[in-house]
Amino acid sequence: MTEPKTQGPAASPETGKKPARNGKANATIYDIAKLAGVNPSTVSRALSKPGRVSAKTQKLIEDAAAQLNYQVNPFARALPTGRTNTFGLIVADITNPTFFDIIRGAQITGTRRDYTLVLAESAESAVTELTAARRMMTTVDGLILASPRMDDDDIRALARDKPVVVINREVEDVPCVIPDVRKGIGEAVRSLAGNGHKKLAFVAGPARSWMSARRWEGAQAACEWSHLEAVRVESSKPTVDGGRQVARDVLATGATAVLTYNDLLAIGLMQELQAGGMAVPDQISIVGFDDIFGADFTTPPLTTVRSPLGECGAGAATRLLDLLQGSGEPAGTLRVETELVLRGSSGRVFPAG
Amino acid sequence: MTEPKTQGPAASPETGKKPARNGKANATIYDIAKLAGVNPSTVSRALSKPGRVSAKTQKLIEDAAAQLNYQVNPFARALPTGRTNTFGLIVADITNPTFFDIIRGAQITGTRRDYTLVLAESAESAVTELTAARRMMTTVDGLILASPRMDDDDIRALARDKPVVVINREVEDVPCVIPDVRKGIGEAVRSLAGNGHKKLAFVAGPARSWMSARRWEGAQAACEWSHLEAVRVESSKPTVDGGRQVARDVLATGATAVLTYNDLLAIGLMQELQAGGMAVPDQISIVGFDDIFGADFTTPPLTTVRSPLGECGAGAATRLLDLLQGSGEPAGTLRVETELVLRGSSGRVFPAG
DNA sequence: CAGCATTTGTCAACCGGTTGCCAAAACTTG
DNA sequence: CAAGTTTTGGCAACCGGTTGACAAATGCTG
Repeated sequence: MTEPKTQGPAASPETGKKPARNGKANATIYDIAKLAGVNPSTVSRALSKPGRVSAKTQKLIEDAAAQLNYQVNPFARALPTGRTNTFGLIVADITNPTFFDIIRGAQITGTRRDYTLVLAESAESAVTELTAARRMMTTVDGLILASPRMDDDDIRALARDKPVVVINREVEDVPCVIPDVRKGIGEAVRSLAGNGHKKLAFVAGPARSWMSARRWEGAQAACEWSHLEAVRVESSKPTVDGGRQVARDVLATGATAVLTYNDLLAIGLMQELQAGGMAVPDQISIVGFDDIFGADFTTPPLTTVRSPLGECGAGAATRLLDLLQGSGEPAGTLRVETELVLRGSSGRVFPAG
Repeated sequence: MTEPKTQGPAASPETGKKPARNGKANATIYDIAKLAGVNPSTVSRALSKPGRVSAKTQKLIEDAAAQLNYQVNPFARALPTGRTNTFGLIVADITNPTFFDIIRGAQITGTRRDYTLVLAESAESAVTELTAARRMMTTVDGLILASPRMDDDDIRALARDKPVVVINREVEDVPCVIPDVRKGIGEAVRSLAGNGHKKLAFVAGPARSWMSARRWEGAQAACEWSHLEAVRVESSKPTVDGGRQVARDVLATGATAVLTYNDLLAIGLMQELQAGGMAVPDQISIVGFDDIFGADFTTPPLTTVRSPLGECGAGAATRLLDLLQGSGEPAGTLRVETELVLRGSSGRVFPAG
C-alpha cells in the first residue's frame, strides 16, 4: 500500500470528467489527507502554517505530498485568502530598453521571494495604463508602475486598494523609487566644465514627463554651480529619430556640449551631427542619460549619466514585497544614485576647425 | 433605491472582516442577483453564456452589474473551470535584446485577445527553465517557450499537459515558430559574393543551440551555391565580449567576410577589429544576425540578417490562443521569413591596404 | 383549449484550498 | 494520580464563481 504507485489519485477508468488533463490529475490536499490518514484541514495547516501540527504528522503529510507530487492550486488558495503571490508591473513601452532592466530587476527580485511577475504595457497612453492597472488589481497582490503616465490622483486611488510602488516619479503618499539625478549630472557637468566647455544645451524629453523636468532642473543647478550657461532645447519625441530632428536646433544654440534627456536622443543626435560632418567629441561633446543597452555600441561610445534601472526595478519589487509581507514603511521615497559613465563622446573643447 | 449609491454592497460598519479592502469590497454575482431579483446562477449565465437567458433578464442583470461596478473574480472563475485567461512566456535571458521583441509581440497579441502575459526567465539554465515551466503550468492556460534549453522530451511532457508553443527551435509533435534562415542568409551571401568576396567565416553560437546549427547549415548551403568557401569559427559565448575574443581567430582564417551567429558577436567583433586598425567594410565585411535593437547604433551601422522576432512572438501567441480556443491545428511548424538588412558594415572587397 | 415542445430560471453540488471553533489527546504539576 | 494547561486534529463554513438536472413558464400546434 505504501509503494508509490504511479497511477496516483486518478485511477478511475472513466477518462477525466471535468479537468481535461488526459494524464494524471493534480493531487489535492484531500488526496494527501486520505493517503496520510488525516483530515484535509490538517494537511492544509501542515503545508502552510509552520509548527501548527506535530512533527510526526508533519512528516507523514510531507511524505504523502511528495509521493503524490502535490502542488498547491494557486486559485483555490487565492479564493479564500485574497493572496495570489503575484505582482504586476506596468511599463509605458515594452520595446523601450529603459524598461528592460527595470523588468529584469523586478522579475529577479520577485522570483527570489517566490512571487510571479505579471507584465502589462500601456503603449504610452494614460488611459490604457489605467485600464491595465484596474484589470490587474483584481489579480495581483500589488503593483509597480514604471514611469506612469496617469494622474497622481489615479495612482493614489489605486494605492488605496492595494500596495503600489512607483518608479521614476514622485507621488505623494505613495512609495516611490527614483534615481537622484543630482550626483550624476553634477559629475557630468563638472567633467564638461573641466574640459573647457562654457555652454551646455539640454535636450528635453516629453513635456509631461516628471523625470525630464527633474533632469532639466538638475542640469540648470549643476551648470550654475560650475559657471556654465545652460540652454534648453525641446525634442519632438524621446527616440533616436527625435534626436536626429533636434540636431539643427542644438547647433543653433552654439553650445559645445549637449546633455540629453535620454540615450536614444543622444544617439540620434550624434548620428545626425556626424552625418553633417561634425566630429564628436572634438567639435561637440554629447552626454546621454540612462546608459541603456547599446549605449556603448556607438562610435565613439556614448558618455552618459547612468540611471541604475535594474536597481530601480529590484528596489521597487523589494519595497512592494516588504509591504505585502507586513514589514517596511507604508510610504516614502527610495532614492538611488546616478553616476557619470565617461566614454568617448565627450571631451575637451577644441578651437573651431 | 435606484441611484448608484457609492457606498455599494459593503456598507456594514465593522471594518472589513476578511477582505482587508478598506474601501468598497468588490461586488459579486450574489450582489447582482439580489439587486436584479434573480438567482446567482442566472447572473453567471447572463454574464458568460451568450443568449442563455432572455433579453429582458439580460438587460436587467447587465444594468445591475454596471451599477455595482462588477468585475469577475478571476480566481473564483478559474477554480471550477480551470481556465485562467493567462499564458506564460519563458525566455532564457530577459536582458538579451533578442527576446525584447518576442516578449512584446506575445504581449500585444495576448492583450488584444484578452489574455494576460506571465513572464519568467530561465537564466540560461535548463533546470531553472523546467522548474519555472512546471510552476507556471498550474497557473496558466498555455505556455510559450522562447529558445528553450531543456530537452525535447521535457518539452513534450509539458505539452501533454497543456498547449505549448516553442519559438526558435523545432520539437516534434509540438507546434513551433521558427525563422527560416535560408532566404536571409542566401541574400547575405549573394550580396557578399556580388561584392567580390571569396571566403566567408561563420562565427558559431553555443554548441547546444539548435538555431546556431541551422544558421551554420544555411551559411554552408548558400556559400556552396554562390561558390564561396565557408569556414567555421567557434565562439566562447554569444555576446559582445565573445565577439571581441573571437577576432583573432577570424583574422586567422583569412576570410574577407564574416557572418556571425548573432548581432552581439558581430558588434564585439567589429569593435575589436576597428580597435586593431582595420577598416570595416573596406578591409573586412561583417554581417550579423537578428537585427536587434541597437544594431544600427554602430559605425558603420551593422548589416544583418533580420529575424522577425516580434512576428515570432506574435505568431506563437496567436498559435497558442487558437489552440486554447479550439481552432487551429494541434501541431506543425510556422515558418517566418528572414531577410537581409543591408547597412554599412558590409561591402566591396578592396585589395589589401 | 388541451397537449406537447421549447425556453428560461432555480436548486444544489462542486472546484480546492483556509480558518475559527471546539473537543480529544498529551503533557504538566502539585 | 487527579486537575489544569497546552497541543493537536477534526468539523464545517466559506471564498465566488460554474454547470448539470430539473421544474416552471412560455410558445406553438391541432
